[in-house]
Amino acid sequence: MKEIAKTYNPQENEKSIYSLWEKSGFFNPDNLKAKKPFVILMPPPNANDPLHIGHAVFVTLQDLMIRYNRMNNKKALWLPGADHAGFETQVVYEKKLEKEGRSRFKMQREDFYKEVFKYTQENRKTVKSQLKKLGASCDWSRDVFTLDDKVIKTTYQIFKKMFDDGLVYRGERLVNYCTKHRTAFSDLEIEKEEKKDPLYYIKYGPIRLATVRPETKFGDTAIAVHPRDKRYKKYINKEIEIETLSGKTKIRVIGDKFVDPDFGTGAVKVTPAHDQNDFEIWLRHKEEIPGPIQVIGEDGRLTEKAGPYQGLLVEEARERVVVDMKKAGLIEKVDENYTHNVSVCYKCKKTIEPMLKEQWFVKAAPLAQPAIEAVKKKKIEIIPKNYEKIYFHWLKNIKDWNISRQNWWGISIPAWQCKRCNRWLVTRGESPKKCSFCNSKEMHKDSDVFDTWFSSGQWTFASLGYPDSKDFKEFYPSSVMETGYDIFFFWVIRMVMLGIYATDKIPFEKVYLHGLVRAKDGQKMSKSKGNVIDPITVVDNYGSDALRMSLVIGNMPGRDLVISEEKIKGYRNFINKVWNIFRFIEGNTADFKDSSSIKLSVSDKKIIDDFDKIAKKVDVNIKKFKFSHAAEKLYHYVWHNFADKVIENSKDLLQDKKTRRSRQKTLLYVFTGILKLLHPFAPFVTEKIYQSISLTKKKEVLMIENWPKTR
RNA sequence: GGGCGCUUAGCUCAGUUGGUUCAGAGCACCUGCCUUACAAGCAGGGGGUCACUAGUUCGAAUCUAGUAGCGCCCACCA
Repeated sequence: MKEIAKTYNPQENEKSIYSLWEKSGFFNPDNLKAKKPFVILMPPPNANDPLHIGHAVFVTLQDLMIRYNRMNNKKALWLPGADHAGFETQVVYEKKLEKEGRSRFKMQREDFYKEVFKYTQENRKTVKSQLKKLGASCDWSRDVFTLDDKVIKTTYQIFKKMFDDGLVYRGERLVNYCTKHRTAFSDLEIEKEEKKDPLYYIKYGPIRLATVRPETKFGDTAIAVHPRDKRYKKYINKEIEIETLSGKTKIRVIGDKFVDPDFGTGAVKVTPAHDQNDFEIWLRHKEEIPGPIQVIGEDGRLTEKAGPYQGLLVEEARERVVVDMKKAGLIEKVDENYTHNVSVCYKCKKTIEPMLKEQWFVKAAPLAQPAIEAVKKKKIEIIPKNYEKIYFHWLKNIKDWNISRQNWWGISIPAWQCKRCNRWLVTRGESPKKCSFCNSKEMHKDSDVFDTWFSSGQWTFASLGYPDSKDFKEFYPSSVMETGYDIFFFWVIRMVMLGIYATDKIPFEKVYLHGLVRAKDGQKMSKSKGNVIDPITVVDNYGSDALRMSLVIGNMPGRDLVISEEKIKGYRNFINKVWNIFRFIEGNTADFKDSSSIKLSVSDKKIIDDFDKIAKKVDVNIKKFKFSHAAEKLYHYVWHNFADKVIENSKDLLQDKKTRRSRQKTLLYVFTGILKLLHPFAPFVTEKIYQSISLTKKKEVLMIENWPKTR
């Protein structure tokens, strides 16, 4: 008999096992005998950074579902991908440029694009090798990048369809604009931050009003009060004379129910170009008051409309304006303790400037309705269930979605504006020869790119080669969409909306949401806190199986997961335990030849019965998406029942001729069953044992063995 | 301002339809063991008013209402 190492060494084995799997060809569903598909589309990791522990969570959960279904005779496809991650990657790359003393603004757009493209391709390689280290049994022959031709083609096709259907429109709106990143955002990409800012009570002629943004006064087009406010009733719909820093002027007072008479003085200045509410007030009073006056530019500095303050940054301008107004006696009092919520850029935390811009918008409500129906009619099940409420709430209150981004890295928007008649043409990517309205040949291409989530929202079908490919026909819709709850709105809901719109089919049957991985103390992991656990380091130190076990046990859907080195060590020990069970069994069954003549003893029948019960429990729990339970049950059974009890009392029974053969048969039956049950959770060690163990009947790899029959 | 979730052993968490496998698991801890599968181990052990209050019930960790603390998401009040 070959010498078997006393402790299992993952470092020595994992790489060769992975290549054994790859060579077997069974990652590719076309090589499986099964007919019924089981499909998971991997949430494509960003191709701008190595994987973090959160990625290891999805690998663990998705791989376990894939392996389980593959062993249950399903045509299992796990489609891997990588995300160009538009704005995210651009930010990462610009930081890199900054370190090198370079800047995007000193580059040609094409050159920048090429560099970033190269950068993402290099990162893809890293990510791919990391996914392999984690044991991901995905079909690399189908690897998709979110900038692959087929994805872009689909995106254009759907954008055009939406445009033709009136679900995409060009509109001038106040958008969330970050003056650092020089781009607009959707409502989801901004965060709220509580800030303490002075609230200034300023004099506008006979009226006092409160504002935190006196610097926008140059954009004021009216004063608004509540229509029934007795204090101001006499001024409504009249112009009042006010004194400003540049002399006397007149401004109109309007009544609008938006104004809360109990806040401040009950009067607000209306600055439609720089405040969402004010913009909406203007829309309601278009006939009576002037339109938006832009006093803040895209560079975050005041425009010529601000007269002497032109060129100042917003914060500087505010200070100066306040000083000057105080001098002129226009500020009556200041409330220094005023706190309010301010929108900030989710990336740089700079205050978001509402900015008037013409952008492409998706009309969301018509897309939301079928998405709501899909869950209501239980065509999609969301796990955990309470996310269904959140889902409905979000979709019922959905607002139109700005999909234009002023970035360079991304899918450019296939839209052209006629220079003569100003109308917009949308194509499937090709440049139009002439304006279809006025025949002019002078066209101007939109320089913006899509919000990455617009194309990502089409991932369910775009990644499979919509609409004609064999894969799309065979593998759409997918079975389970497994991803983190943090991108539930960004991604999952949009996939439902766009999936139904494009294909008339619901893009997936189940949604499984996992939580964030947190450090031992419950803290969010972050580089600055120095408490990150790098999954690859863990694999190098303890093995992939140990990492996977610790990411599945205690991991409840929708709930954050706490992980620590001690926990990982604990499961490393378990993996070693399994290895040593193998050593024991191999050492005691080498002479065994199976035969139907072996009669099982009563106690052996009981052991097999116990095992079958556990197999059933594990199976049921996996089917119910209770992966943690399944793994825990198995862990407990393997260690504290099979190892501690069965193997212990086998030591005597194997000595006795009368009981030896029955026990040998039992041990082998149960242990091969354990290997199968454990394989989706700890694929490496189980495969290694399967390859090493002396069994008469074996398949090529454990990965395609039949799952134990459950009764 | 709305919505959601959590509170069970030192730590991380399970506890499906309320009932003697419901008071549990893993880790940590204590005691004794190098018994040739494994010291990354074995045998045994301590430890919890199930946040609080009231209610429903023959019976509540589990259902209802409320209180407190923590966390998350959404939101246009200057």
